[in-house]
Amino acid sequence: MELTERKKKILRAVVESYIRTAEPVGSKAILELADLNVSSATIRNELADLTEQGYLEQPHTSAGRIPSPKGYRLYVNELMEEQRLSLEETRQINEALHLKMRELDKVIDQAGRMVSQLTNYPAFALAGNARKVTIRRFDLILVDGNSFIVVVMTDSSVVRNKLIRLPVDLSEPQLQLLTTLLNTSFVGKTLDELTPELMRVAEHAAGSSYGLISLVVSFAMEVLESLEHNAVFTAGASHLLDHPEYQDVNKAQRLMSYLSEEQMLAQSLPLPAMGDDNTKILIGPENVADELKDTSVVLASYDIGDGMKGVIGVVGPTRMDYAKVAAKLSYVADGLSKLFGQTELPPGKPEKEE
Amino acid sequence: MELTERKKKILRAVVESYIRTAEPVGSKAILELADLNVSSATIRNELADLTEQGYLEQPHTSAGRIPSPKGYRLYVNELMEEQRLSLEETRQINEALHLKMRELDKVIDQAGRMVSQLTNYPAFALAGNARKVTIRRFDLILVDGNSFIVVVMTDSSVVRNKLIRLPVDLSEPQLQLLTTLLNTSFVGKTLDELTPELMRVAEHAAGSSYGLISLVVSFAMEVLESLEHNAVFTAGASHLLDHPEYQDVNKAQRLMSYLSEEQMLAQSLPLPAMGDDNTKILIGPENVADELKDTSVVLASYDIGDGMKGVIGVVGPTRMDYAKVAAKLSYVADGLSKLFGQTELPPGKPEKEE
DNA sequence: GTTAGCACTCCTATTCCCCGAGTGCTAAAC
DNA sequence: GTTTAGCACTCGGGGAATAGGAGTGCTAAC
Repeated sequence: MELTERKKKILRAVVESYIRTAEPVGSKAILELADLNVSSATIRNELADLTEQGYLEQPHTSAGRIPSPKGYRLYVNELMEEQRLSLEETRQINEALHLKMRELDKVIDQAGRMVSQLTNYPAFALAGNARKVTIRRFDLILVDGNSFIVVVMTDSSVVRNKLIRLPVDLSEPQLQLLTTLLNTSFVGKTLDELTPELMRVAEHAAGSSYGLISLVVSFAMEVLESLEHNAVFTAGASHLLDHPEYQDVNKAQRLMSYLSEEQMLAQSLPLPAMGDDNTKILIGPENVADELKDTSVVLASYDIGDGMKGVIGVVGPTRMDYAKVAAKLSYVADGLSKLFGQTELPPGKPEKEE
Repeated sequence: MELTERKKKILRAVVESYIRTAEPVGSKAILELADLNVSSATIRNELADLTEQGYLEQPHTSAGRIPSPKGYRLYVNELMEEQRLSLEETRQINEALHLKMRELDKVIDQAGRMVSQLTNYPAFALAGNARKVTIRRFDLILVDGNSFIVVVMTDSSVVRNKLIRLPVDLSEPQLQLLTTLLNTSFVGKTLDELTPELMRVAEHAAGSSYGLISLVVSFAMEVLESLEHNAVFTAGASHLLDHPEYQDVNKAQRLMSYLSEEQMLAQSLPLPAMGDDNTKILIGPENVADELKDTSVVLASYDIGDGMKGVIGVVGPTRMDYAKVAAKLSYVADGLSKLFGQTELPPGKPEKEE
């Protein structure tokens, strides 16, 4: 059953006032906020209706109304106006996205911090693989007599390296051989397939070279593992305490320690469901995790490329400025997608000068 | 002026009781804790003396005593007993140190988290370079027509890589040439020396290859920069709220947001002064940073090797269980030093089986 | 120097009470 | 039928008042 125009206007006034002040909103306050040409008594009747229908709640009999999750939901779906960012804000975000270090983890971490600072809520950022990743190639670089560098590249174009030092000497031809062997046997394999393949190889391989192989392969496994294990970062947890709903230390404590269990957090987010739109708002009980039941989460997804997706989000009380937060997140997420999409600058012109 | 044995015993009883209970300690309580064969009246006299001398404080006239920073200092220096870790605790730490991923950053981050969990205080961990780092070598690996991997190794044995994609095609010989050029011109240079050298090279180099060179060199610069810029991690900020001294949300807020500014934090720590012993305790006003003036910090340093040192530490109220915390930190720091010191397992024996 | 005794201080917790915001209802007005 | 004015009522918040109790510091005796 659709709400009347007037009821919507009232609901909207309640939500927006409550978002600003964190105080229950009374009929008189609405009188001033929404320009309906009716008296407070009429508004009281309407409020009673809205409460009846579950859009509003009353902390106690003689207080004003506050929005229920259902009320917020309606607000978010229909009443909320798209928020435009100020020039200053976009400038700030763009500048921050212009990071020096382009390492995936660092960028994502930074983006989370930025969002937290921008919104005054705790934020988190994560990147994950939509599919099983395999090894694309191995390279070994001899450094000196007893150390070499392993470079492993996955089919998702992630490159990782490790310096390996050994108590024995190595020669270039040895490494060449090893490289060939690794590239013929282990390329294209997923994490699960590496161990069995290592077994198989062990049978033919000479004793000493097996040791080397297993060192390298176990590094490759670490890499794949770390990729399956999504990277999660949280930032700005202390912002929780900015908001009056977390003046209660215990409440704050519970949520904060939940946030710090980053792996938990990541799992409770409905990442696959991001689908259609690139931002998603979860209000209070809509969250899966118990710890978030009276908390809202705003998410925006971005593309990393090569089958990887990421999500960046913000956690806060249900009384959250959804419009502003969603706008900021979405802008940042877009920025990230672009950042990851671009190739290196073309080999530039030499700057002649004298 | 030395304190009498009895005064020390009393001071110790006050500190230890206050550490446990967070409640001011009265003369009667001391009667039961320290086995001095005197009455509470005598203890009261002694307490008055100790207060006079600045070792104890009185929140208000009719309350018990609490230790002053000076009191804690004496306790830490002379009265505190070395704490031995339980077997269970060492087991737990050892297990946690046995991490899969040996990447420097990850290990340090994990160590911080572990310490925080172990002590119930917020923890931080950082790693830094004692000296200027230079580039040791470059390697370029061709991946396909228009992308290659740069591998940069520093003289501190840090290896970093990056995948570079170009909108133009590349050939193996081209890369070979480039590698030689990079290795002759840029090896052994510090961060500051790279830009001038790049200028110099620009003059001889052909136009298109200059673009490539500058891409690679600017990555090298990123690497050196990230190494000068010490890595800092904090963990477990929410543990602050466990302790009654941070029931006041504002106080907690202030400290937490300070902790989250990791770079600030790192700078305010007197890292060079770690010198002699490998653990250091800073009590309240002994801290340089204003934000830490009524907070204590316990630090332990560890060796990363190749001129790098690290510090791991814990932040908490002055009422901190210094003995326990110091013992744990020191154990973890030792563990880290060992971890970084070791070379790879020797090329193992093949496991024959069928 | 030590101890018992005791008056005194001052914090903490509890209770009580008042105030005011805001409601819901009724009856009149539109 | 809807809107409005009027009014009694409810209930939480906050401040003042009060009681309780822990702990001190002093004095005088041992």
